[in-house]
Amino acid sequence: MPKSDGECLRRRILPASFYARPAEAVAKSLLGQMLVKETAEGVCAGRIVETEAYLACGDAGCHAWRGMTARNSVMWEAPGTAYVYTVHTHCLVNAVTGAINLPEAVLIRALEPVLGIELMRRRRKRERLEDLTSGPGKLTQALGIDLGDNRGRLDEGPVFVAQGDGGEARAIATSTRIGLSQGRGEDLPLRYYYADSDCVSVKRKTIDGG
DNA sequence: GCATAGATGAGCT
DNA sequence: GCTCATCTATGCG
Repeated sequence: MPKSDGECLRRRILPASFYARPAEAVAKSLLGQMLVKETAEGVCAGRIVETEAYLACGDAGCHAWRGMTARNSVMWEAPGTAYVYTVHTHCLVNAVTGAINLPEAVLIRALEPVLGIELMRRRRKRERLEDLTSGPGKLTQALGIDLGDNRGRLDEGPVFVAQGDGGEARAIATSTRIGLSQGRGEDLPLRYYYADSDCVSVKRKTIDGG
């Protein structure tokens, strides 16, 4: 891929105002946009095809539910801030949404690889496109996103979100969120994804759409 | 192809 | 110690 592709993406970075809306709205709007990471090894990017919203109010699955800790304090910062943390030895990347002092965020769960695919293959040690970024832990490994990206600005980089191709309108399906235990808001319909994508992490559990 | 168990380590109580 | 916003290999068909 010519390096001009990376520059093209940078010119289409979404502004901080994109994130200054309710988490559900941002979660749906992020579908089809491009998640990008620039490293010394090269630029990797993928089209976002799966997200989950975590709400400031009434959501026991949200990390902010039990109050501020050293790990989750970034959720109270400005919309457009990256919240990266580890679970089960994997890094997960979120976009802080809403407003300052309103702890809500959108988890980016899956991408369709677009740019830097060979680099992603090396990092993942997998060949098939569907195995590179079809899960929240997989996509951070493929793009090289780690704890060093926590508190970064998604409207500046090196991790950023750029406007997608916007081509065909794809149907958005909704489901309950993945991996939450009982009593943690596991019944809330806050997961959004493109049902026609081969790179979505989990295809069962669909509530509507299709 | 799908369901299940085990690995694995940081954060929190 | 226990809890995870997970991934992979495996066992079965």
